[in-house]
Amino acid sequence: MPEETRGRIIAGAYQTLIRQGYEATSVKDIAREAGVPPGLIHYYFTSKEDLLVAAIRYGCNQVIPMREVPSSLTLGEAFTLVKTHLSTHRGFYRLLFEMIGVSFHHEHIAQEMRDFIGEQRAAVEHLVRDVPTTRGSSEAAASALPSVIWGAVMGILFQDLLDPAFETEAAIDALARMLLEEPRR
Amino acid sequence: MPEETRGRIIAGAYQTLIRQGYEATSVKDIAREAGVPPGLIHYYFTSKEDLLVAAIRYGCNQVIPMREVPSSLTLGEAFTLVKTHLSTHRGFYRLLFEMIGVSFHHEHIAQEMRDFIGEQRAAVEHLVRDVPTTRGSSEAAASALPSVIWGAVMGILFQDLLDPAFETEAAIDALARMLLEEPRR
Amino acid sequence: MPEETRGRIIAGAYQTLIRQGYEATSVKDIAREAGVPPGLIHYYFTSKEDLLVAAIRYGCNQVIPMREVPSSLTLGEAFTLVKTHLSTHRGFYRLLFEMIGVSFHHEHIAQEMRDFIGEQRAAVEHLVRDVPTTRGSSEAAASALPSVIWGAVMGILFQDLLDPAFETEAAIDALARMLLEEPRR
Amino acid sequence: MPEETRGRIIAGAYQTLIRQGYEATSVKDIAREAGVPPGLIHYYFTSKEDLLVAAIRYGCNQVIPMREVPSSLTLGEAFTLVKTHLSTHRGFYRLLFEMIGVSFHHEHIAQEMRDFIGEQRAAVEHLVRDVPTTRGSSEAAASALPSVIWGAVMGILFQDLLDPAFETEAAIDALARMLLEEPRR
DNA sequence: GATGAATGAGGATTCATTCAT
DNA sequence: GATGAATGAATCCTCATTCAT
Repeated sequence: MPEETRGRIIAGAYQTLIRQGYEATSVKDIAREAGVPPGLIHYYFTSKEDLLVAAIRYGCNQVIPMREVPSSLTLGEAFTLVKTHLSTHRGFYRLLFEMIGVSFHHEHIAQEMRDFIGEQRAAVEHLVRDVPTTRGSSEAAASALPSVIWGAVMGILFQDLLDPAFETEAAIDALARMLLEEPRR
Repeated sequence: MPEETRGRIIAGAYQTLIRQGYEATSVKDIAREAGVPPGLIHYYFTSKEDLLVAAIRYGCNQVIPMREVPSSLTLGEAFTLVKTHLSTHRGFYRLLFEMIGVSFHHEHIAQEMRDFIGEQRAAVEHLVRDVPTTRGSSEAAASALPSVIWGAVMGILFQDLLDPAFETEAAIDALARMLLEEPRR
Repeated sequence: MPEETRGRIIAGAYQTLIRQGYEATSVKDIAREAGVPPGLIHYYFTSKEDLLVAAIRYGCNQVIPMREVPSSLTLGEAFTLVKTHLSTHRGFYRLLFEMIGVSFHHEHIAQEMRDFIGEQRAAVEHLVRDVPTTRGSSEAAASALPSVIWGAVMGILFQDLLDPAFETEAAIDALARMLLEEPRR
Repeated sequence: MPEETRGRIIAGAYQTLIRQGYEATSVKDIAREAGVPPGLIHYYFTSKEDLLVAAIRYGCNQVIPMREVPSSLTLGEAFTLVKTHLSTHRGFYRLLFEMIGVSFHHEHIAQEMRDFIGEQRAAVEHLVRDVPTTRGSSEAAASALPSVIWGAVMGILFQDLLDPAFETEAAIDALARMLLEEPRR
């Protein structure tokens, strides 16, 4: 039961963050959302930051990005999957972007973000493992590709979140095409 | 002199944001940095947000740079330029990322960001105007390319800012190569 | 104990209002008077106005008095009672006058005032129920009488509060006589 | 011209008070309304209170209460006049009530109020000079009557201002009737 | 006289955190 | 473990007043 309470608090924190954003989320808001008295928060967590770290991890784990992605996928199928994924987890990614700024000043949160990004990159690596690695290039380049792809997706997502008129689909398709074009010979 | 004071305040706000980050920047901090009494801030700006918008614009205008990019540049030269640009304006882009999250909850700041991104994309468009647009693709795809490229650069930069060990150069090179590879025939 | 603290704050607010007046009463002053830390005020009350409303109600309830007025009283005795009442609760009525102006701009306070006036009028109605209702007049006139009497008392009190030289007793006696004069036949 | 500027400031202060109420009126608001730079206010007036006193006097003089009332008026006609007067100058009286509370803590304003009330009482005295002074009573009582009447009117007006549903006409009529009823024999 | 920038004290309110029960 | 009251520092903002030009 104690562990269950802890979980309720974390989930409450995550929900509140999603709903109100980082800036507007107070410890009391979280307590209300979780249905626990405010004092209890600091019984389970030494500080607000401490709780936030847990909440972010919780959110990341729910997104289990593409970990469970089927093994054999064409690049085209993969990108379709990405599009679905992004629109399914819009709230999460919105929060993720908020936490970027925060992470610059909160090392523990930064660490959580790095872990998440690492996982995401690994998933991407898995998805693009068959893309001719790429164009006879070095090892370094090979390891760089997932970073570029994941980064590009984030960059596109960011424009999407900021500007409702942004042509997200078209951008992702363009990105896909950049990879699909196989260099000949 | 009044206009000069106003400028000092804006510059002070920008410096404080760069140094301490959004969350930790108070109106009093800005006043101290600008060397003016705290009350004067609200003489020139109706609210903290109002000032912050001005500060961001100020920062963006200092960076405009790509605007004045030489007209004839190979893609390779262009990406070299990008690398220099990013490392020169690291502080600015760090702040830019912080403001992404903030902009989700402050429409005026969001608008400023959109404008800046628009300019950046235009600059990218200019730089890549000679890239075979791309591979016999549609108009939409053509207009999507700058978004993808700019987004990718941001995505790479973000990883760079979050993780000191990130191989930024390699990532940008990989991105460049994705574009340079000309599809044959 | 929590309820007792809340009570201490309300009483403190009332005392401070009585002593310093509306304009000069700050939340911090109230906290000091109540012997609680300033932050606690907003734990119990959502806003200063909220607290002030409670304080006014508290003051009004202390004055209710006429409610418990003996049932059989000549008009003369009744007015003697009024005089005592007014001089006993001088501070309260002084504050009441201050709050008139405030109530024009604070609906919640206005509501409190209306309730109080309603009670006062009812008490007056009770006291004058035997005055020949009056001079064979309509129903409307009957219901108007308490308003006039209460209003007159307030008007007299106001002059008393503003001008130490004002002949309050004489004025109240004059008012009483206006009512006592029985129309003959 | 200097004197004219002074006048503009006073009129501006009065208008602002009427429009926004005492609490919400700042020196800057007044300056804007008067169309003068904020600094000028303290050139003509040593303090805000000083200006407010002048503004109130200005307002009172505009109401020149019943000074210029025709000499021969029945009581009934007089009260009709009162009703018109009150509804014509509603804004002024509203402000007057606001200033009651203020005057408790600002002697200069209190003085202004006393003067105004004195004039009003004199006017009332003039109007009721023919009412059998009243019922064979003493000198003191005679001088008290105007205070009672004026007070009653104020008390009625106050209820009117506070409660839109208040039956003002009926109340004033009731007051009039109390005076009209002549004691017989 | 006139101008508007400058000053800084003081306002209400929020909030992470602590503590006694 | 659980509770919610208590704490007080910090926040943005307002404002009467002053001052240099």
